[in-house]
Amino acid sequence: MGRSPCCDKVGLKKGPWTPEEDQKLLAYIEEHGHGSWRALPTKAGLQRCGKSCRLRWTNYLRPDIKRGKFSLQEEQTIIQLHALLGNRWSAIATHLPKRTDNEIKNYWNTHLKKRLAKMGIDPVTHKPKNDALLPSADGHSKNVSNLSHMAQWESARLEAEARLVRESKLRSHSSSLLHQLTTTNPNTYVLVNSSSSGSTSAQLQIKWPSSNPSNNNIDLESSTSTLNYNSDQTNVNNASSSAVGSAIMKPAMIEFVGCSGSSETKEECGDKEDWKSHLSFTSLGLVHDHQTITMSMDAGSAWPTAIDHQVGYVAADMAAADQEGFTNLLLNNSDEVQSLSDGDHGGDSDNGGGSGSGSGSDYYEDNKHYWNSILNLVNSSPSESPLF
DNA sequence: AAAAGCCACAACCGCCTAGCC
DNA sequence: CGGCTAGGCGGTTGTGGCTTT
Repeated sequence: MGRSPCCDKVGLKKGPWTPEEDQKLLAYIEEHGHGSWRALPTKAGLQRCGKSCRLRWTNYLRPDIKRGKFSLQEEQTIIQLHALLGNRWSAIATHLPKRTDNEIKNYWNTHLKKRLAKMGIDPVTHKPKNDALLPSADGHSKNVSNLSHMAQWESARLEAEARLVRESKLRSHSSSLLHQLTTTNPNTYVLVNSSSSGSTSAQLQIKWPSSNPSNNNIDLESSTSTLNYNSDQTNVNNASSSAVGSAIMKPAMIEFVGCSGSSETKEECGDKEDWKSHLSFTSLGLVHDHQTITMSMDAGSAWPTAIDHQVGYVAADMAAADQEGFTNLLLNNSDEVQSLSDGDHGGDSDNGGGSGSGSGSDYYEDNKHYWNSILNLVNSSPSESPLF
């Protein structure tokens, strides 16, 4: 693909913009709109390339840009979305009105990344750097690993969703059918999160409408309600019924989109890596609330064929109500986080993990709330978002 | 007071993709 | 179908201001 000649042209100015140049650009765009950026500099009397003009406009001159210090809420949003999306600044920026991707990127690189690193949190994985020191014999480390992998899976899910948006334009019939299904049938549930790669387990999340009043506070990520797949549990029915206990059971419709058909098997979608990325989901905007259902699935197990054919039993995970979990620790109380990393978990109840359990449990609870808050953030994201 | 180091942010660079011809 | 361009995006750099020595 050809690359823009852009500012390589002789005679074009580079470097910081002067107030006069800003004024010319502003005046021109206010009067004519930007139109073709390539043609704009000449018309506006600027010795700049179109790309430079576009960047100056989008990152600085645009009237709907909010400048100045980031609020605590904005910081929290950035951290949560970065945990989920990585360095996809434009996607993050869609959730921060009036902030540009460039501004967010700079703020991350100069403030937030360093702050997390200073606290012993890996700014890439959003995990405490000394994870390996945490207890493993009780299985908590495995759960923590699962949770952290959710970010990778969520990323894959988002890519799949973006693909779905494109595909949906070509598949208006099926999309409208699904829309009708999810907006008219309160017992229809939509798969929203897929499972992890390269790990010993994986998680599936399913959303359902909030109209069921009896679903509150059921935590399927707890040790008693996590839904596990293994070679003995090859379908959703078996997995859920063996694990849910007192959780309320509801029939669910799960649709896989993205392999060429909804009933394809794992093999038809390729290997594990492939089928992970091929999982695609209905728009979150169709779901009435951000209640989630979580199941975990052993990545080494047989493909859960029952999922392909939609009906299984699932249960709700409503545990993410506490929005002031791990992230707020990161934002507000570095001492507590340091204590957490050191294995000294004497933080107060505000961290969402103040159940009085042991240190490993506290850590697990904090981490779980951290990721839950991220997922809730995503689930509550505007449906018009290009990603969600 | 001056030099060195650090920090924050604007701007640029280079790659990618969609769309047009 | 392939070439070309515009626009978008993320990574990186340049520079001015501030702080420290």
